[in-house]
Amino acid sequence: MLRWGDMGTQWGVNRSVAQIQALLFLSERPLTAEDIAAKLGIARSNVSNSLKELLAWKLIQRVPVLGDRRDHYEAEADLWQMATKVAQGRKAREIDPMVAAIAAAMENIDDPQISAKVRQRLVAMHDFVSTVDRWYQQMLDVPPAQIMTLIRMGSRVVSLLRFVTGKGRDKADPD
Amino acid sequence: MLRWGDMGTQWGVNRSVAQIQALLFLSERPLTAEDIAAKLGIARSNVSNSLKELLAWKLIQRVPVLGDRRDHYEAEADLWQMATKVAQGRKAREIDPMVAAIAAAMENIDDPQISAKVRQRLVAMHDFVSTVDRWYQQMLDVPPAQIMTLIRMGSRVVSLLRFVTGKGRDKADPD
DNA sequence: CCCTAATTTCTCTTTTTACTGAAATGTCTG
DNA sequence: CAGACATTTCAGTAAAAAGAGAAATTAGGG
Repeated sequence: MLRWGDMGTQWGVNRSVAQIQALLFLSERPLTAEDIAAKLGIARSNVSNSLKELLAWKLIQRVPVLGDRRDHYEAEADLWQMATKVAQGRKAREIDPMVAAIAAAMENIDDPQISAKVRQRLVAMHDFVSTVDRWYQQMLDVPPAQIMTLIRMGSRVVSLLRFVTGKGRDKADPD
Repeated sequence: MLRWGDMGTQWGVNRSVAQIQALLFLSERPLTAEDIAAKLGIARSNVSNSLKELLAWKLIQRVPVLGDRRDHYEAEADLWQMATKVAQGRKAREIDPMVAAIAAAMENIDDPQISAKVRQRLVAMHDFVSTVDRWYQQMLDVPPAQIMTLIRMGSRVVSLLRFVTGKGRDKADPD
Protein backbone atom coordinates (compact mmCIF):
# COMPACT_ATOMS: atom_id res chain seq x y z
CA MET A 1 0.00 0.00 0.00
CA LEU A 2 2.81 2.38 0.82
CA ARG A 3 4.38 1.96 -2.52
CA TRP A 4 2.10 4.94 -3.03
CA GLY A 5 4.94 6.91 -1.59
CA ASP A 6 7.42 5.72 -4.18
CA MET A 7 5.47 7.72 -6.65
CA GLY A 8 6.31 10.93 -4.89
CA THR A 9 9.82 10.75 -6.27
CA GLN A 10 8.48 12.01 -9.57
CA TRP A 11 6.92 14.95 -7.86
CA GLY A 12 9.98 16.70 -6.61
CA VAL A 13 9.42 15.52 -3.07
CA ASN A 14 11.61 12.87 -1.60
CA ARG A 15 10.46 9.42 -0.74
CA SER A 16 10.20 9.96 3.00
CA VAL A 17 7.99 12.98 2.65
CA ALA A 18 5.68 11.26 0.22
CA GLN A 19 5.48 8.12 2.28
CA ILE A 20 4.64 10.02 5.42
CA GLN A 21 1.93 11.97 3.68
CA ALA A 22 0.45 8.77 2.32
CA LEU A 23 0.64 7.06 5.68
CA LEU A 24 -1.14 9.91 7.41
CA PHE A 25 -3.72 10.25 4.69
CA LEU A 26 -4.62 6.60 5.05
CA SER A 27 -4.39 6.49 8.79
CA GLU A 28 -7.34 5.88 11.08
CA ARG A 29 -6.12 8.38 13.64
CA PRO A 30 -3.41 11.01 14.06
CA LEU A 31 0.06 9.57 14.53
CA THR A 32 3.10 10.63 16.48
CA ALA A 33 6.48 11.13 14.87
CA GLU A 34 7.62 7.99 16.60
CA ASP A 35 4.72 5.97 15.21
CA ILE A 36 5.67 7.12 11.78
CA ALA A 37 9.35 6.33 12.15
CA ALA A 38 8.44 2.86 13.38
CA LYS A 39 5.88 2.10 10.69
CA LEU A 40 8.09 3.29 7.86
CA GLY A 41 11.37 2.14 9.33
CA ILE A 42 13.14 5.45 8.88
CA ALA A 43 15.13 7.57 11.30
CA ARG A 44 13.37 9.69 13.84
CA SER A 45 15.19 12.79 12.69
CA ASN A 46 14.25 12.16 9.12
CA VAL A 47 10.63 12.04 10.19
CA SER A 48 11.08 15.30 12.01
CA ASN A 49 12.42 17.06 8.94
CA SER A 50 9.86 15.55 6.62
CA LEU A 51 7.06 16.58 8.93
CA LYS A 52 8.42 20.07 8.94
CA GLU A 53 8.33 20.12 5.17
CA LEU A 54 4.80 18.79 5.05
CA LEU A 55 3.75 21.37 7.60
CA ALA A 56 5.31 24.08 5.48
CA TRP A 57 3.28 22.89 2.52
CA LYS A 58 0.29 22.72 4.86
CA LEU A 59 -0.40 19.21 3.73
CA ILE A 60 -0.58 17.98 7.30
CA GLN A 61 -1.28 19.58 10.62
CA ARG A 62 -0.45 19.10 14.27
CA VAL A 63 -3.32 17.97 16.41
CA PRO A 64 -3.25 17.75 20.18
CA VAL A 65 -4.35 14.49 21.74
CA LEU A 66 -5.74 14.60 25.22
CA GLY A 67 -3.53 13.06 27.82
CA ASP A 68 -0.59 12.70 25.48
CA ARG A 69 2.21 15.13 25.52
CA ARG A 70 3.59 14.20 22.15
CA ASP A 71 2.66 15.94 18.92
CA HIS A 72 0.26 14.07 16.74
CA TYR A 73 -0.13 14.68 13.05
CA GLU A 74 -2.92 14.19 10.61
CA ALA A 75 -3.22 14.75 6.88
CA GLU A 76 -5.27 17.40 5.19
CA ALA A 77 -8.35 15.42 4.23
CA ASP A 78 -9.90 17.81 1.76
CA LEU A 79 -8.52 16.91 -1.61
CA TRP A 80 -9.19 20.32 -3.08
CA GLN A 81 -7.41 21.89 -0.24
CA MET A 82 -4.51 19.53 -0.90
CA ALA A 83 -4.39 20.26 -4.58
CA THR A 84 -4.47 23.97 -3.95
CA LYS A 85 -1.59 23.72 -1.53
CA VAL A 86 0.46 21.76 -4.00
CA ALA A 87 -0.38 24.16 -6.80
CA GLN A 88 0.63 27.14 -4.69
CA GLY A 89 3.88 25.51 -3.79
CA ARG A 90 4.61 24.77 -7.39
CA LYS A 91 3.91 28.27 -8.46
CA ALA A 92 6.30 29.55 -5.86
CA ARG A 93 9.00 27.06 -6.70
CA GLU A 94 8.69 26.93 -10.46
CA ILE A 95 6.74 29.73 -12.02
CA ASP A 96 7.75 32.69 -9.90
CA PRO A 97 11.50 32.14 -10.36
CA MET A 98 10.93 31.73 -14.07
CA VAL A 99 9.08 35.00 -14.32
CA ALA A 100 11.83 36.66 -12.34
CA ALA A 101 14.57 35.15 -14.46
CA ILE A 102 12.99 36.32 -17.67
CA ALA A 103 12.24 39.73 -16.29
CA ALA A 104 15.93 39.97 -15.42
CA ALA A 105 16.90 38.89 -18.91
CA MET A 106 14.63 41.58 -20.29
CA GLU A 107 16.63 44.32 -18.60
CA ASN A 108 19.31 44.34 -21.27
CA ILE A 109 16.81 44.01 -24.06
CA ASP A 110 18.05 47.20 -25.62
CA ASP A 111 21.59 45.94 -25.95
CA PRO A 112 22.34 46.49 -29.66
CA GLN A 113 24.24 43.21 -29.72
CA ILE A 114 20.95 41.43 -29.41
CA SER A 115 19.45 40.66 -32.78
CA ALA A 116 15.89 41.42 -33.68
CA LYS A 117 15.01 37.77 -33.73
CA VAL A 118 16.34 37.09 -30.27
CA ARG A 119 14.78 40.25 -28.93
CA GLN A 120 11.45 39.25 -30.30
CA ARG A 121 11.73 35.80 -28.79
CA LEU A 122 12.56 37.22 -25.41
CA VAL A 123 9.59 39.54 -25.51
CA ALA A 124 7.28 36.75 -26.58
CA MET A 125 8.55 34.55 -23.80
CA HIS A 126 8.10 37.29 -21.28
CA ASP A 127 4.53 37.97 -22.36
CA PHE A 128 3.78 34.32 -22.26
CA VAL A 129 5.05 33.60 -18.79
CA SER A 130 3.48 36.75 -17.40
CA THR A 131 0.12 35.80 -18.82
CA VAL A 132 0.31 32.28 -17.52
CA ASP A 133 1.47 33.52 -14.17
CA ARG A 134 -1.47 35.88 -13.84
CA TRP A 135 -3.87 33.18 -14.88
CA TYR A 136 -2.49 30.69 -12.45
CA GLN A 137 -2.85 33.12 -9.59
CA GLN A 138 -6.42 33.94 -10.54
CA MET A 139 -7.32 30.29 -10.66
CA LEU A 140 -5.84 29.76 -7.22
CA ASP A 141 -8.16 32.44 -5.94
CA VAL A 142 -11.30 30.87 -7.36
CA PRO A 143 -13.16 28.77 -4.78
CA PRO A 144 -12.65 25.01 -5.24
CA ALA A 145 -16.29 24.30 -5.87
CA GLN A 146 -16.28 26.58 -8.88
CA ILE A 147 -13.06 25.17 -10.18
CA MET A 148 -14.67 21.78 -9.83
CA THR A 149 -17.53 22.90 -12.03
CA LEU A 150 -15.05 24.11 -14.61
CA ILE A 151 -13.13 20.88 -14.52
CA ARG A 152 -16.25 18.78 -14.73
CA MET A 153 -17.16 20.71 -17.85
CA GLY A 154 -13.79 19.97 -19.32
CA SER A 155 -13.37 21.05 -22.87
CA ARG A 156 -17.04 21.90 -23.11
CA VAL A 157 -16.17 25.30 -21.65
CA VAL A 158 -14.44 25.98 -24.90
CA SER A 159 -17.55 25.48 -26.98
CA LEU A 160 -19.52 27.44 -24.46
CA LEU A 161 -17.08 30.24 -24.75
CA ARG A 162 -17.28 30.22 -28.50
CA PHE A 163 -21.03 30.28 -28.25
CA VAL A 164 -21.04 33.24 -25.90
CA THR A 165 -18.48 35.33 -27.72
CA GLY A 166 -20.18 34.43 -30.94
CA LYS A 167 -17.06 33.52 -32.84
CA GLY A 168 -15.10 30.45 -33.67
CA ARG A 169 -11.70 31.94 -34.10
CA ASP A 170 -8.84 29.58 -34.61
CA LYS A 171 -6.03 32.10 -34.38
CA ALA A 172 -4.90 33.90 -31.27
CA ASP A 173 -6.94 37.03 -30.94
CA PRO A 174 -5.24 40.28 -31.92
CA ASP A 175 -5.64 42.42 -28.82
CA MET B 1 21.95 35.39 -19.87
CA LEU B 2 22.49 31.70 -19.53
CA ARG B 3 21.69 31.76 -15.88
CA TRP B 4 18.30 31.11 -17.44
CA GLY B 5 19.39 27.51 -17.45
CA ASP B 6 20.03 27.44 -13.73
CA MET B 7 16.35 27.84 -13.28
CA GLY B 8 15.68 24.55 -14.97
CA THR B 9 16.91 22.76 -11.90
CA GLN B 10 13.60 23.53 -10.24
CA TRP B 11 11.80 21.97 -13.10
CA GLY B 12 13.08 18.44 -12.79
CA VAL B 13 15.42 18.89 -15.71
CA ASN B 14 19.13 19.00 -15.15
CA ARG B 15 21.21 22.07 -15.72
CA SER B 16 22.74 20.96 -18.99
CA VAL B 17 19.42 20.23 -20.60
CA ALA B 18 17.95 23.54 -19.53
CA GLN B 19 20.99 25.47 -20.64
CA ILE B 20 21.02 23.85 -24.03
CA GLN B 21 17.36 24.58 -24.54
CA ALA B 22 17.89 28.19 -23.56
CA LEU B 23 20.92 28.51 -25.80
CA LEU B 24 19.06 27.15 -28.79
CA PHE B 25 15.99 29.20 -28.07
CA LEU B 26 18.04 32.36 -28.07
CA SER B 27 20.27 31.40 -30.95
CA GLU B 28 20.31 33.13 -34.27
CA ARG B 29 20.76 29.92 -36.24
CA PRO B 30 20.75 26.16 -35.66
CA LEU B 31 23.81 24.90 -33.80
CA THR B 32 25.81 21.70 -33.92
CA ALA B 33 26.43 19.59 -30.86
CA GLU B 34 30.01 20.74 -30.95
CA ASP B 35 28.99 24.42 -31.00
CA ILE B 36 26.90 23.81 -27.95
CA ALA B 37 29.59 21.96 -26.05
CA ALA B 38 32.00 24.78 -26.81
CA LYS B 39 29.65 27.61 -25.88
CA LEU B 40 28.54 26.05 -22.65
CA GLY B 41 31.83 24.47 -21.76
CA ILE B 42 30.40 21.03 -21.13
CA ALA B 43 31.44 17.62 -22.40
CA ARG B 44 30.49 16.57 -25.88
CA SER B 45 28.88 13.39 -24.57
CA ASN B 46 26.83 15.33 -22.12
CA VAL B 47 25.53 17.44 -24.97
CA SER B 48 24.67 14.32 -26.89
CA ASN B 49 22.59 12.91 -24.05
CA SER B 50 20.92 16.18 -23.29
CA LEU B 51 20.00 16.66 -26.94
CA LYS B 52 18.49 13.21 -26.92
CA GLU B 53 16.36 14.17 -23.96
CA LEU B 54 15.26 17.42 -25.55
CA LEU B 55 14.41 15.58 -28.73
CA ALA B 56 12.35 13.12 -26.75
CA TRP B 57 10.41 16.00 -25.25
CA LYS B 58 10.21 17.46 -28.75
CA LEU B 59 11.46 20.77 -27.46
CA ILE B 60 14.11 20.89 -30.15
CA GLN B 61 14.51 19.35 -33.57
CA ARG B 62 17.25 18.28 -35.92
CA VAL B 63 17.62 20.42 -39.00
CA PRO B 64 19.85 19.59 -41.95
CA VAL B 65 22.23 22.28 -43.12
CA LEU B 66 23.35 22.20 -46.72
CA GLY B 67 26.95 21.29 -47.21
CA ASP B 68 27.44 20.27 -43.61
CA ARG B 69 27.38 16.69 -42.62
CA ARG B 70 26.88 17.38 -38.96
CA ASP B 71 23.50 17.47 -37.24
CA HIS B 72 22.22 20.91 -36.44
CA TYR B 73 19.61 21.63 -33.83
CA GLU B 74 17.09 24.36 -33.29
CA ALA B 75 14.55 25.04 -30.57
CA GLU B 76 10.82 24.84 -30.91
CA ALA B 77 9.94 28.51 -31.36
CA ASP B 78 6.22 28.36 -30.76
CA LEU B 79 5.71 28.94 -27.08
CA TRP B 80 2.36 27.27 -27.02
CA GLN B 81 3.82 24.28 -28.69
CA MET B 82 6.54 24.28 -26.07
CA ALA B 83 4.13 24.56 -23.20
CA THR B 84 2.03 21.75 -24.58
CA LYS B 85 5.07 19.53 -24.88
CA VAL B 86 6.08 20.20 -21.34
CA ALA B 87 2.55 19.66 -20.08
CA GLN B 88 2.32 16.36 -21.89
CA GLY B 89 5.61 15.24 -20.46
CA ARG B 90 4.49 16.15 -17.01
CA LYS B 91 1.27 14.30 -17.33
CA ALA B 92 3.16 11.21 -18.40
CA ARG B 93 5.72 11.51 -15.65
CA GLU B 94 3.57 12.66 -12.79
CA ILE B 95 -0.13 12.24 -13.26
CA ASP B 96 -0.33 8.95 -15.10
CA PRO B 97 1.77 7.05 -12.55
CA MET B 98 -0.32 8.56 -9.80
CA VAL B 99 -3.54 7.42 -11.40
CA ALA B 100 -2.04 3.98 -11.86
CA ALA B 101 -0.80 3.79 -8.28
CA ILE B 102 -4.17 4.69 -6.87
CA ALA B 103 -5.98 2.37 -9.20
CA ALA B 104 -3.69 -0.36 -7.93
CA ALA B 105 -4.42 0.56 -4.34
CA MET B 106 -8.11 0.37 -5.15
CA GLU B 107 -7.85 -3.28 -6.04
CA ASN B 108 -7.93 -4.45 -2.44
CA ILE B 109 -10.58 -1.97 -1.52
CA ASP B 110 -12.83 -4.77 -0.37
CA ASP B 111 -10.34 -6.07 2.14
CA PRO B 112 -12.35 -6.14 5.39
CA GLN B 113 -9.26 -4.93 7.25
CA ILE B 114 -9.70 -1.57 5.63
CA SER B 115 -11.85 0.70 7.72
CA ALA B 116 -14.74 2.66 6.32
CA LYS B 117 -12.89 5.90 6.75
CA VAL B 118 -9.84 4.77 4.85
CA ARG B 119 -11.96 3.18 2.17
CA GLN B 120 -13.86 6.37 1.71
CA ARG B 121 -10.66 8.37 1.44
CA LEU B 122 -9.27 6.04 -1.15
CA VAL B 123 -12.39 6.29 -3.23
CA ALA B 124 -12.43 10.07 -2.95
CA MET B 125 -8.80 10.24 -3.98
CA HIS B 126 -9.41 7.96 -6.90
CA ASP B 127 -12.34 10.00 -8.13
CA PHE B 128 -10.39 13.16 -7.75
CA VAL B 129 -7.34 11.99 -9.57
CA SER B 130 -9.37 10.47 -12.39
CA THR B 131 -11.34 13.64 -12.85
CA VAL B 132 -8.26 15.80 -12.97
CA ASP B 133 -6.58 13.38 -15.30
CA ARG B 134 -9.48 13.47 -17.74
CA TRP B 135 -9.62 17.23 -17.59
CA TYR B 136 -5.92 17.59 -18.19
CA GLN B 137 -6.10 15.38 -21.24
CA GLN B 138 -9.03 17.30 -22.65
CA MET B 139 -7.21 20.57 -22.21
CA LEU B 140 -4.20 19.19 -24.00
CA ASP B 141 -6.45 18.42 -26.92
CA VAL B 142 -7.89 21.90 -27.18
CA PRO B 143 -6.10 24.03 -29.77
CA PRO B 144 -3.66 26.53 -28.26
CA ALA B 145 -5.49 29.56 -29.62
CA GLN B 146 -8.61 28.59 -27.73
CA ILE B 147 -6.71 27.87 -24.57
CA MET B 148 -5.22 31.29 -24.95
CA THR B 149 -8.67 32.81 -25.03
CA LEU B 150 -9.54 30.94 -21.86
CA ILE B 151 -6.40 32.05 -20.13
CA ARG B 152 -6.83 35.64 -21.20
CA MET B 153 -10.28 35.55 -19.67
CA GLY B 154 -8.83 34.25 -16.47
CA SER B 155 -11.27 34.02 -13.62
CA ARG B 156 -13.89 35.80 -15.67
CA VAL B 157 -14.79 32.42 -17.15
CA VAL B 158 -16.14 31.58 -13.74
CA SER B 159 -18.61 34.43 -13.71
CA LEU B 160 -19.48 33.70 -17.28
CA LEU B 161 -20.17 30.13 -16.33
CA ARG B 162 -22.34 31.17 -13.46
CA PHE B 163 -24.23 33.47 -15.76
CA VAL B 164 -24.82 30.78 -18.35
CA THR B 165 -25.86 28.02 -15.98
CA GLY B 166 -28.00 30.55 -14.18
CA LYS B 167 -26.86 29.62 -10.73
CA GLY B 168 -24.30 30.76 -8.25
CA ARG B 169 -23.70 27.54 -6.45
CA ASP B 170 -20.99 27.48 -3.89
CA LYS B 171 -20.99 23.76 -3.22
CA ALA B 172 -19.75 21.08 -5.54
CA ASP B 173 -22.58 20.04 -7.76
CA PRO B 174 -24.29 16.77 -6.83
CA ASP B 175 -24.02 14.74 -10.01
C1' DC C 1 35.07 -1.46 -49.07
C1' DC C 2 38.19 1.56 -46.41
C1' DC C 3 39.06 5.94 -44.27
C1' DT C 4 37.51 9.80 -41.86
C1' DA C 5 34.35 12.57 -39.43
C1' DA C 6 30.36 12.53 -36.36
C1' DT C 7 27.77 10.60 -32.86
C1' DT C 8 26.63 7.55 -29.23
C1' DT C 9 27.59 4.34 -25.48
C1' DC C 10 29.92 3.13 -21.46
C1' DT C 11 32.54 3.44 -17.28
C1' DC C 12 34.40 6.14 -13.84
C1' DT C 13 34.52 10.57 -11.14
C1' DT C 14 32.33 14.43 -9.16
C1' DT C 15 28.55 16.69 -7.21
C1' DT C 16 24.32 16.83 -5.08
C1' DT C 17 20.75 15.22 -2.26
C1' DA C 18 18.77 12.13 1.24
C1' DC C 19 19.31 9.91 5.44
C1' DT C 20 21.15 8.42 9.89
C1' DG C 21 22.54 8.71 14.79
C1' DA C 22 24.35 11.45 18.29
C1' DA C 23 24.25 15.64 20.63
C1' DA C 24 21.71 19.75 21.88
C1' DT C 25 17.72 22.08 22.83
C1' DG C 26 13.20 22.59 24.33
C1' DT C 27 9.06 21.54 27.31
C1' DC C 28 5.97 19.64 30.59
C1' DT C 29 5.39 17.67 35.47
C1' DG C 30 6.03 17.15 39.88
C1' DC D 1 13.97 24.00 39.03
C1' DA D 2 15.21 19.18 38.38
C1' DG D 3 14.39 15.19 35.78
C1' DA D 4 12.15 12.83 32.18
C1' DC D 5 10.46 12.80 27.78
C1' DA D 6 10.00 14.97 23.16
C1' DT D 7 11.76 17.36 19.40
C1' DT D 8 15.21 19.59 16.56
C1' DT D 9 19.80 20.51 14.88
C1' DC D 10 23.99 19.07 13.09
C1' DA D 11 27.80 16.56 11.22
C1' DG D 12 29.03 12.70 8.96
C1' DT D 13 27.67 8.77 5.74
C1' DA D 14 25.23 6.63 2.09
C1' DA D 15 22.72 6.78 -2.09
C1' DA D 16 21.47 8.93 -6.38
C1' DA D 17 22.18 11.89 -10.21
C1' DA D 18 24.95 14.54 -13.38
C1' DG D 19 28.86 14.99 -16.05
C1' DA D 20 33.60 13.90 -18.24
C1' DG D 21 36.50 11.37 -21.30
C1' DA D 22 37.71 7.24 -23.63
C1' DA D 23 36.12 3.62 -26.49
C1' DA D 24 32.85 1.87 -29.74
C1' DT D 25 29.58 2.44 -33.30
C1' DT D 26 27.56 4.54 -37.22
C1' DA D 27 27.45 7.00 -41.58
C1' DG D 28 29.49 9.54 -45.71
C1' DG D 29 32.80 10.06 -49.49
C1' DG D 30 36.15 8.36 -52.23
